[in-house]
Amino acid sequence: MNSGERILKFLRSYTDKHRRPPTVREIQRAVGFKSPRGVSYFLDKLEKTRRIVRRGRSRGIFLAGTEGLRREPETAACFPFFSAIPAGRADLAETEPDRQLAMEPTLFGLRTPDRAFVVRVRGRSMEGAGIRDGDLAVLEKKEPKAGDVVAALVDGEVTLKRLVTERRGWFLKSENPDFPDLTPRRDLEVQGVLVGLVRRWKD
Amino acid sequence: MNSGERILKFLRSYTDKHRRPPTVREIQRAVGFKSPRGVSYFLDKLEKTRRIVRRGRSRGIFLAGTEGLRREPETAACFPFFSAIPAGRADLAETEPDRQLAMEPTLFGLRTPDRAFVVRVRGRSMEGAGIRDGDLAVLEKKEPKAGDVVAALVDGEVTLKRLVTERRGWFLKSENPDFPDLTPRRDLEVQGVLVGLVRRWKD
DNA sequence: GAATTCATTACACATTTGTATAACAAAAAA
DNA sequence: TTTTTTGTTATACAAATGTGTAATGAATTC
Repeated sequence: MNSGERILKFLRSYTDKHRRPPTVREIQRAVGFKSPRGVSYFLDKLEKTRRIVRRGRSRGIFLAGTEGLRREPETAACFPFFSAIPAGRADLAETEPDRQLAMEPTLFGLRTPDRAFVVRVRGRSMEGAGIRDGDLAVLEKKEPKAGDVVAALVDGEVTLKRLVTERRGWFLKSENPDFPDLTPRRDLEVQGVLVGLVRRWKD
Repeated sequence: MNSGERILKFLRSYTDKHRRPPTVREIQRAVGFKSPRGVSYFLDKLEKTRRIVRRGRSRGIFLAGTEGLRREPETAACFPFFSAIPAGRADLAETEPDRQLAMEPTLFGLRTPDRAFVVRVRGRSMEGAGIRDGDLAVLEKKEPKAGDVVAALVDGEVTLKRLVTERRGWFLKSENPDFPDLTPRRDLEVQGVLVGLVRRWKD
């Protein structure tokens, strides 16, 4: 293995382990050069061949493109995923999720996934809002506002609808003319407010 | 928000974005100190209260404990994210991504994110297919089939369109009557095939 | 009100860090 | 063989970097 390859390999392992790039002299020691210039020499070549990217002064050596920083960031977190919202169970926190999904909370404007959960959308009643059958809906447990899309438990059934305010109170609006709106007879229990959507594409 | 909190917040966002900790002076500029000493002053406090860990000399400031080293589920992986596909650059692997996004490849039917990348959708030309302005499109570099939604480089411009076959060859179809279809004059370079969509919900 | 702590700044300085120059041997090309 | 390229080292140095000292005003405590 030549020096360039060894440098790349060390770059990979060091960055992975320490969560920041090494310095030229750390590379020097690891690869066995007696002068930092040897490292710079190869870094120049690796940069020309686009194997690495350099920015900033200190610790600015990154693996290029998709190979680079393919490391796990600290930002990912687990979201509980329910294939179906269990009807009649008001508190999802007490329900065992079917699995966990790892995603960055920031993707949906969340700092933590603490109050969030994911369910699969069933049916086409929200197609007008860009929500399709089979989508994964990311919901946050919080106080809903008028206009929010919410997962609600209405008279024993769970649905994803837009929460609309009216003279007489709330009702749940479909965003598809083929589906009726819902006016809760008695209770309206909001399970969560829609904050994101994940869709696997398959035509 | 006090200075200590602001420093932690910047630490979080900078490390997240640049994949390495910032320097004291970078923190200084971001938080608005006029001297680097102000930062050091708070770093000392944050270290004493175990909010951060310091090691090495340059760029050695890490968020401490569970926050910094929050473990990933084994299933998460990093996708390179490009805020815009650089036109004229056929190989995205050679381009430095703007940041990395952590998600499970399996969400999109992928085993690894090796050939995948993420870009933000611009414009409404694919609204008919349920793809909205601002969505994150997950694309995989692979041979496109007829009917696939692809990110393509047509005559120097990058667009997301449906690839359709015709007697005379390929063309790119918009899924919005307000937008024209594209018939590539010369070259048609497919950057990737749509495999998923991530949307942050904000009405 | 006085004393003390806290938050901040200006300045300084030893190290660290990246890279340049020059030199040299080995390998490859001519 | 001579020339050129490649890989490496010793030395040097400017810029970056972390932190120390002293000073200052504001807030807090006594």
